[in-house]
Amino acid sequence: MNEPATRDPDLTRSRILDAAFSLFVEKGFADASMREIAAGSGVTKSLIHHHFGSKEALWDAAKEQAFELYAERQRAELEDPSLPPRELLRAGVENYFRFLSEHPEIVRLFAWTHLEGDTSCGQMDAELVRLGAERVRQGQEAGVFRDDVNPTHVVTTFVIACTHWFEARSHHSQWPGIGDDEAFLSDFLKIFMRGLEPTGSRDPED
Amino acid sequence: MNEPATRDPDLTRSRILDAAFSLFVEKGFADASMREIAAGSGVTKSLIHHHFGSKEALWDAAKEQAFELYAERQRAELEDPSLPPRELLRAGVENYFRFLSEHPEIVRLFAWTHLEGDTSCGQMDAELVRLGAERVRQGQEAGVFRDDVNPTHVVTTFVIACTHWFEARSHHSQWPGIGDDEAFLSDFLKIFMRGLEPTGSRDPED
DNA sequence: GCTCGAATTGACCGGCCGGCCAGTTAATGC
DNA sequence: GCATTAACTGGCCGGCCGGTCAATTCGAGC
Repeated sequence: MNEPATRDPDLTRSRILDAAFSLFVEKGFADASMREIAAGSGVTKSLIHHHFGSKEALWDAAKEQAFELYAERQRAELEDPSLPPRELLRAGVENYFRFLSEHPEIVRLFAWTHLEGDTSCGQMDAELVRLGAERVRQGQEAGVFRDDVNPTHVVTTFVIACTHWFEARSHHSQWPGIGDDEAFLSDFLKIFMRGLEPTGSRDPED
Repeated sequence: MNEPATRDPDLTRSRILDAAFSLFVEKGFADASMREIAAGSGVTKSLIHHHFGSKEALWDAAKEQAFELYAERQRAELEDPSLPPRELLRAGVENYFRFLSEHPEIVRLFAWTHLEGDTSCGQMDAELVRLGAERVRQGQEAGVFRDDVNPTHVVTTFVIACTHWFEARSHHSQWPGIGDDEAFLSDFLKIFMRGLEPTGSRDPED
């Protein structure tokens, strides 16, 4: 098989990290036990302590790895160079929505860290948000977005809507008349994109 | 003091329920212990089992009580009779936002139940959402809201945005340029209300 | 005033928890 | 080939976990 001859500390480390991540994400920090993680990674409990020191340190390491993967992927999707602002924003929303849809473990990771009051995740994607907000601001200057809203709040609005859509799926999936992922995304985009159109042609109210 | 003469099972029950709720909401089901709850309610651990049977049953009872309080309050705020649809919706968003702001324990309760995959909360407020969606539909018929979006998705959009704003506060509070509660609510309402205006006067795109 | 059931207590159970430690095994550098 | 270091193991520790149980204390109905 693909078994390493005898020892491979790096592989061992990553096996532990993977098993730990999926268990922590599934059951939460308190309810996941070192014994389960050991069993899940085919390794002794003592060895986990050897590599990571403590349960907390292991959780931190698992979070950090997941965050890095997340930030890397999101950064890659932001690179899109020369689309006009509206299409860029629409694509950003769709990309983020689909990313979460394909990575439920990231959604749960965020949920756990929010309950913990963890701040490392906020620092991690602050740069991404800054970049997105900057693009919105450019759109405002170009006159394609209304300029009476904080660009960061524009990004925040779609990020929290998409995130919570998946986080609270078990909750609102039971609401009468609610549609599937694509139907909601479509309706959300309609409201969101229209809501950002510049002031002027319609009655000013806000 | 206000100590009951000697025994008062109802009061005891509610004391246990209150202590359990705040501990569960703070630390989560797995990390809150019956011993802590006993200490927090000034009661023996055995007595909790006498009244509730098990830790799971206690958690269920605590959730149910909180849900009832939540649904009752939200129902009361929906009663507003005769406002025009736009003002009604705007008031609904503001009320919900402020309610969450004043009840962080409800926000955490939702977060825990979402991670558990709990479905009882969705059933609980399904009727509220149905009522809200019905009002939106009436606004669509009256021509004050665009009619090419699912009314339930309109309600869902503002509910999940408000909920996640508070749920993920520790996360996005670190984002550069982000404002406080009122600033975000104001910007969100601008985008949301404008996004719902009827089609026609502007370029149709979606 | 007695009785019967519910409220309440404290001691106790087996089991799992995270962590530690002494010992063994394998790779690495000389 | 031999010493040194790191990877890795199994067993053990004290402590906390949820739950049980027999024993008490009280209150309500007769």
